[in-house]
Amino acid sequence: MARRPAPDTRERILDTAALLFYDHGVQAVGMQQIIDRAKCGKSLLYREFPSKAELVAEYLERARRDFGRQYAEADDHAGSDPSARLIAFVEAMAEGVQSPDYRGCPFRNYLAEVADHDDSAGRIATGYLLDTRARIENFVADMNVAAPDVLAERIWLIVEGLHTAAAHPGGGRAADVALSLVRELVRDAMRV
Amino acid sequence: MARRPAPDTRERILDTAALLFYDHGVQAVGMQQIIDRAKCGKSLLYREFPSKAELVAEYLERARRDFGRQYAEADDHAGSDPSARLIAFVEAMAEGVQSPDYRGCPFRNYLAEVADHDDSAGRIATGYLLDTRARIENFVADMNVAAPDVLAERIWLIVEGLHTAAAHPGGGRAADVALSLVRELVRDAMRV
DNA sequence: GTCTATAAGCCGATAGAC
DNA sequence: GTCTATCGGCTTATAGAC
Repeated sequence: MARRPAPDTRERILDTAALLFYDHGVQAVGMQQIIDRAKCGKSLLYREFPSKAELVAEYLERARRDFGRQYAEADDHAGSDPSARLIAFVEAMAEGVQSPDYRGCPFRNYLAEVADHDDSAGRIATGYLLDTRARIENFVADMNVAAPDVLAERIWLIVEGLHTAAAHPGGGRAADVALSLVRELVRDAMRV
Repeated sequence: MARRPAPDTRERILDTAALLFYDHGVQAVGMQQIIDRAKCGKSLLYREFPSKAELVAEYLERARRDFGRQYAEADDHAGSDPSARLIAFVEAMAEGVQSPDYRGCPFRNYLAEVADHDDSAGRIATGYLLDTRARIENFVADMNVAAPDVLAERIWLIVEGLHTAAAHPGGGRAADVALSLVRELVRDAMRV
C-alpha cells in the first residue's frame, strides 16, 4: 500500500491561499507562492484545485459561508423584531471591519481588481453583495416604515461605505460612524 | 537635422493606458497591450515612461488633476455658502459615478487591487482620498453646526459608499441616494 | 520538475525629415 | 547621406498548468 493522504491537505492549502489572496490581492499572488507557504507540491495543489480560477472561487465561496455563519449567529441573538435584527446584522458587519489588518471586503476587492464579473468567482462575489442587500431590504420591508425602499437604499449605501472606508487611511472610526448613522435612520423611520 | 518627434505622443500613450487601466485594472493590463493600442513601439513608451510603475503613477496623477478641475469648476458655480459648496462638491462626485461604463473610482480601485500603498501610485491614491475627506471636513467646519466632526464623518462614509455602490450590480441609483441623504443630513444639522 | 505563454524591460534595426 | 524618432524582436523572469 501507499501513503495515505493527509486529511486536512485541502483545508490547509485553502487557508494559505485565502490569507495570501486577501492580503495581496488575487492577481498578485502566484500559485508558486501558495505552494511554498502551504509546503505542498504542485501536483497536490492541482489535484485539489484544477486551476487558479477554481481556487479563487473556492476562497470566495468559503468566505461567503464563513460570513453567512457569523451573520446567522448574530441573527440568533437578535430576537424577532425586524429592526433589531437589521441592527444586529449591521453590527456584525461593522465588527468584521474592525480587525487591525482589515484590507477591505474580499468580495468587493475581487470585483474591484477583476473586471470580468461573469466568471465563477465573480458570480460568487456579486451574489454575496446581492444577498446582503436583499437581506437588508427584507428586514426593512418587515419593519412597516413609511418609505421602506428609501431606508433600505440608504442603509445599503452606508454598508458599502463601511466596508470601503474602513480599509482606507483614517478609516478606523468607520464602524462606529456607520452604526450610529444606521441606528439613527432606523429610529427616525420608525418614529414617523 | 533629422526627423521631428510627434508632439502628442506622450498624451496619446497616456490616454490609451488610462482607458485600459481603468477598464481592466492596473495589474491585468500588460505593456504590450498598451503599445498595440497606442500604435507605438516599445522604445517610445519606455522613453516617455521609464517603467510601468511610473506609467501607472502618471495615470493616477492625471486623474487627480482632472477630478480636481471638475470639482473646482463645480465650486465656482456654488457661491460662497459653505453648505452650498459642500452640496456642490458631493453633486460633482455623484455626477462622476453616473456614467454607464462606470467601473469604480480609479483611486479606490487601485488601492483595492494593490496591497502596497507606499509606492508612488499608492501615495497619489491615498493622497486623493485624504484631500477629498479634508475638503469635506473644511466645508463642514465652516458651517457652524453643532457637531461638525460627526457630520463630516457621516458624509465621508456616504461618499465612500457612493463610489463603491455605483460600481456594483444594481448601483444605478447610488448617486441619487447619496445626494438625498447628504442633503438631509446637512439640512438637519443646520436646523438645530 | 518541466513546459509553454507572457510579463517587463533592452537594444539592434528601420525609416523618415533635413 | 546623415541623423534621430520610432519600431519590433530579444532576453530574462515568472506566470499557470501537467
